[in-house]
Amino acid sequence: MPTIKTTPEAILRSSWSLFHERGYKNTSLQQLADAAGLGKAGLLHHFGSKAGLMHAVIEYGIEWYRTRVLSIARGEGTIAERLTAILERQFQLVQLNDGGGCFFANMILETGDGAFAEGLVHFYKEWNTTVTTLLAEKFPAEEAKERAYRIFVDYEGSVMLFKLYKDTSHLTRFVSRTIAGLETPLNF
Amino acid sequence: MPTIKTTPEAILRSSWSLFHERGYKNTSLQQLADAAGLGKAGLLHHFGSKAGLMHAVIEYGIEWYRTRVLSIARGEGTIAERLTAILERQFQLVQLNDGGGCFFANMILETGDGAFAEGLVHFYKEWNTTVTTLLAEKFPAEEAKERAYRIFVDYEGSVMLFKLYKDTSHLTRFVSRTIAGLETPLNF
Amino acid sequence: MPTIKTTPEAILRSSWSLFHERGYKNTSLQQLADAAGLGKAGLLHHFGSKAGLMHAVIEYGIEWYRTRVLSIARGEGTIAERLTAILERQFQLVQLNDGGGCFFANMILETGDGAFAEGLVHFYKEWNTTVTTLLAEKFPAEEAKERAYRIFVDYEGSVMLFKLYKDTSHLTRFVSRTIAGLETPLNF
Amino acid sequence: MPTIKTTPEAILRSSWSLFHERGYKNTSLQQLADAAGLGKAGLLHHFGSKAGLMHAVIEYGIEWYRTRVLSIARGEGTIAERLTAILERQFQLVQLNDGGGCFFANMILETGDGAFAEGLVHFYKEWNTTVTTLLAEKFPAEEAKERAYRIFVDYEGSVMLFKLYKDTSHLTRFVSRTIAGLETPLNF
DNA sequence: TATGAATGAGCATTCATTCAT
DNA sequence: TATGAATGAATGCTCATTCAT
Repeated sequence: MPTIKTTPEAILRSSWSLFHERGYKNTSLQQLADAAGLGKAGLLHHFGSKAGLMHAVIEYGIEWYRTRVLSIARGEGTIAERLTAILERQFQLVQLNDGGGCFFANMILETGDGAFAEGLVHFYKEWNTTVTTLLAEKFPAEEAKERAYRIFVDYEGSVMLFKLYKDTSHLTRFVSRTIAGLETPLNF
Repeated sequence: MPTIKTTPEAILRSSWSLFHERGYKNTSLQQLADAAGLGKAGLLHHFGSKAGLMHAVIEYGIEWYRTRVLSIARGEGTIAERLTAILERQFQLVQLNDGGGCFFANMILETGDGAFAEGLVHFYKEWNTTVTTLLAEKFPAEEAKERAYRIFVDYEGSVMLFKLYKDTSHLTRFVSRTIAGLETPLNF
Repeated sequence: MPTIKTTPEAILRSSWSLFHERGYKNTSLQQLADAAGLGKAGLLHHFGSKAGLMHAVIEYGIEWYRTRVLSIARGEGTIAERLTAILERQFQLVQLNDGGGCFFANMILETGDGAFAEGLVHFYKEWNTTVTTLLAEKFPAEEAKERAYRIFVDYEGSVMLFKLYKDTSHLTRFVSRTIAGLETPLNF
Repeated sequence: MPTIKTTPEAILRSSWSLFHERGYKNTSLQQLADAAGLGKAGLLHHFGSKAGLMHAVIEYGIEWYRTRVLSIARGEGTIAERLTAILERQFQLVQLNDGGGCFFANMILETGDGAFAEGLVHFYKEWNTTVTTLLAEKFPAEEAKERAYRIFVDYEGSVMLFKLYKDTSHLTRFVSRTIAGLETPLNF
């Protein structure tokens, strides 16, 4: 077994951070390599190409969300408590990296050519399924699905304004109206 | 009177289109110049730098919105009619340039360093003021402001999903629930 | 009219020399640019790519042969005199650039993928046509064609041995037997 | 006794093939290693360096020629029969590897710096000695030597044209005139 | 107003090679 | 004997920008 100086996970973590903060195109392999603590060639040895690294980072990010954020949905507490916990956990990510906003939303809007579309869709589907399941404890299936959809849309729009103004009130207002909305009938 | 080959406005129009479709960083001066029908040096002669061109494009975009989209608010018809007209006019832009989404949202999320934040804030403020004024015909001032805010957030989130899936149903569903929402009490 | 520091012809001349001496793959843009007296980006500004430069160099080499070597065929003197003059003029090129051999033969054998095959075929055809025409002054058309073909084959084989041994006797022996061969019947 | 996955000879065979097809500079250690079925480091473990591998390949190629091609000279049949057999055996090699031509000629013309000159000279000397000996059965020593020399030169020139045009008629015409030439007096 | 030449920094990627295991 | 990790230099090429004309 050869010497491993830098674990792949550490590379993914630092790369995620950089992509989040600076965007895909605007982050160079040099910066990625410096942050990971090895040379450019070493990075490519592990991931083949910058795009390959990005794919791995997206998968890593999805896994991170799954185990650290979305898992809350299957925990204890009322629906409102669990939903609040999920959203606030997400806000920690959103505020990281110089207020970088939502990593996945950034990537969706930047990489319009669709090179990473599959991975990004995967993220959305997992998020949506989890929250829909959570809301289905209280609402009929169809309504739960629509509510989860609207929360997601509201969330991404709010994060965009947070990123523009660097003002967290856009995030807290979002949580307030989301939780309050649970007690309001939905017209659809 | 010498021949005018390329008017500044034509340059701004083609540049807007390119920035919209490909993003700021991912669009090169070469591409911008080709699209505008003059040399790179000619472009820079007019706008000083790529960033200078971008600033001008943002101003041009705001002006475009003002005269072509937001002006509808001060036209004739019911509130619902005028709001629908505004949103559908925006969708034309959103679907342009290979389904490029919202130019302003793209720029907000891509150019995280804030170099163009001022112009982008300017766009949001103008949009928000106009729609707030429109809704104030029917709702109290504070409620009108909150409703305009929520529509904007919902709009940007929906556009993001449209861009991810290249599916216009995300846009039509947004209009439906926005118009329907005008008849529903707002809890805030 | 902008300032021209380096004429395209000067670039082609220095590049030809380098490709001749070191081969296509083994010559870097850096070396080419240094030899031409401008930066890598300046080189590419003129020729688009390394392959584009190579194409231009091949055309330049063909033109050089046409005006400086093959033109002798339409000059004065006996057939033997003109043929000798042509071959000896070629030897000057062959011995240039550290005994680099025949530029065209080198490129044919190195760039086997056929990227430059068209230009190289062009060279051979022009050479062949010229020498065939020269020999047709003395021999029937078909025989002239066959003799030109054999001279070319013999020439390239001889140059290869010259390059291997760095010994010009391979070239002088080739001229001797070629000229002597003009007085010998051809069996074919 | 441990399992032998890759014999050195198998490595040399696959490497020969690659160098033949793609040239020395244009073949990477990665490709060599992939073709040989082991890692880059494994290859270097056996041969020290890429150049070391090349030296071994040249020796292997010479040995191959000796036992598989030139040995025919000491077999049975008329001189013309044996010479034809040798040349046609060579053509099989020439047409291998995507019509790669003569491996040794390619290397002579590509590696102009002379790093492998010794090995390549070795090949030529062995070929020349063998064919000279064969022809000495019919011609005086000096004439046999000259005839062998001319056949070699003619051969390499013909292979070059074959490689340029991917047309085997250049090879068959060469054999025809070589065999016919055995019955024609030589002027030298 | 607009050009084409030129630049220097930076890009992602490939290279042969080293080394601990 | 053979591996995978890692490296540093070099590759062809693109970038925004400058400048004389």
